[in-house]
Amino acid sequence: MTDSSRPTRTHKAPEQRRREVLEAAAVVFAEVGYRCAEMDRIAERAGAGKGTVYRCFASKETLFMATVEKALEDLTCYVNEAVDPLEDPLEQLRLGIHRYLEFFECNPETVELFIQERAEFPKNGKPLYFVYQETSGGKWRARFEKLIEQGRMRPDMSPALAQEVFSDLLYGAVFSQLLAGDRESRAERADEISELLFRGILKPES
Amino acid sequence: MTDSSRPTRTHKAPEQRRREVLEAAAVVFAEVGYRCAEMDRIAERAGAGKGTVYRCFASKETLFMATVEKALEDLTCYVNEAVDPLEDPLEQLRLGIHRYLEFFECNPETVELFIQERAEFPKNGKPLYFVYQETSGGKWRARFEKLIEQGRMRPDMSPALAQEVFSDLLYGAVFSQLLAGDRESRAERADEISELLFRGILKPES
DNA sequence: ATGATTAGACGGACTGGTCAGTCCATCTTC
DNA sequence: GAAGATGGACTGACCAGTCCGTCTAATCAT
Repeated sequence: MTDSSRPTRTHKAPEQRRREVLEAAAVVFAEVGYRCAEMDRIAERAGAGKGTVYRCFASKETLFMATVEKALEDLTCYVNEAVDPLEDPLEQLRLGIHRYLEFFECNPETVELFIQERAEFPKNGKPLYFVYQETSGGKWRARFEKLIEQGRMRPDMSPALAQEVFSDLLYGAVFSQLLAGDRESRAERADEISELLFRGILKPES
Repeated sequence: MTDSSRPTRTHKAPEQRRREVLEAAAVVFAEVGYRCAEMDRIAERAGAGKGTVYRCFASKETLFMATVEKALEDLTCYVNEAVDPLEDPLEQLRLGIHRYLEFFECNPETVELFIQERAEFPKNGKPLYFVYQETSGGKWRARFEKLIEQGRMRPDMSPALAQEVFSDLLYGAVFSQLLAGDRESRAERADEISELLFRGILKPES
C-alpha cells in the first residue's frame, strides 16, 4: 500500500460539504446533462465518496433541483442589484436587458441546466425558471405601467403584452446564443435591442 | 390459445411501416421524453415488434432525430406556403410571425421534441432547429433589406440584428407559452406583437 | 384455380452493460 | 474509547439492441 492508494478522509462542516457537492454537481450536470451525469463522477469531483453525497442530498433529482435553484438565485440577484436602485423605468428596462444577457454570457452552463430541468422533469409542473419569473413579473409589469402613466409609452400598448414580449425575447436570445453557437455577443448589443423594442424597426410615420 | 393471444402479422410496404413507426415515435418521445421512451412502447404503439422498428431505424437515436427532422419540415412548410406568395415584405413578416406561433400552438409536442434533442445530444453540434433556421435565415434577412431599400425601415437599424431579434422572440415565445403553461394564446396576439416590433412601445418622439 | 415452396418480414424473449442507491468496514475526531 | 462521518464495493432494476423461430404472401407448377 502506497500513500497514493490511501485517500485522505476529512470530516468537514455539513454546510461546506453541501456547497462543495453542489458546485461539483453544477459543473457535471451542465457538462454532460442530467442522465449522463453519474453520481460517482459528481462525488469524485467534489472530493468525496458517494455515500457522503447521498447524506447531503437524498437523491440525484434532489441534488439536481438544488443546482437549478442556486443558478436562479444568482441570476435574480445579478439583475436586481443593478436595476432596483434606478429611478427611471425606461433605464431599468434598458439595464435589466443588459444585465440579463450578460449573466448568461458569463454563465452559459446555466442555460444548460434549464434545458435539462425541463427535458428530464416535464412532469414536475412548471420549470423553476418560470416560477421565478412569475415572482418578479409583477415588478416589471409595474414599470411598464409607470411608463404609461408618465405618458411616455403608447397607451394602446398593453403593459402585460409588452412585458411578455420582453421576457420572451430575452429567453429566446439566451437560448439561441448558446445553442446556435456561432452568433456574436448579444450582451454587447443590448442597447440596440432595447432601442428596437422602444422605437420599433420602422421609420416614424411620415 | 384464443384469437386474442395471436397477434395478427401483416407485411406492409416499407414506407408505410416507416411512417407508422415515425408517428408513434413522435407521440411517445414528446409524451415521456427521450430517455423514458422505451423502444418496446414505441413498437407497441406502432403496432409492430421491436425487431421491425429496428429494421426501419438503426438505433433509438436515429429514430429520434428522424422525428425531429420531420417536425422541422412540417414547420418550414407551414410558414413558407403562406408567406412566399406575398409581395410586401412587411406583410410577409407579419404573417410569418402569425403562422409560426400558430404552428406551435397546434403542435405543442414539437417544442418538446426540440427540448429533448438539445438536452440529450448536446455533443451532436448545433441542434437541427438552428440548422434549419440558418437555411431560411437568408430569405428573411433579404426581406428586412428590402424594407430599408424601400425607405420604410430605419436605416440605422441593422437588418441582421432585426432578424435575430425577431427569431429570438418567436423562439422564446413558443417555449414560454408551452413551459409556463398558464399564458394565453400568443398566436391570437400575433398582430399586436408585430405592431410592437414595427413601431416600438414608446410614443413617437414629440 | 389451387396447392407447394420459400424469401424474407415479423415479433418478442433474451442478453449484457449501465448506474442509482444501499450498506458496512474503516477512519477521524473529540 | 465511542460516536458518527466517510468512501466505495455491491446489488438490483432497467432497457437498448440482438437473434432466431414463426408466419405471410409472392411465385410458380400443375
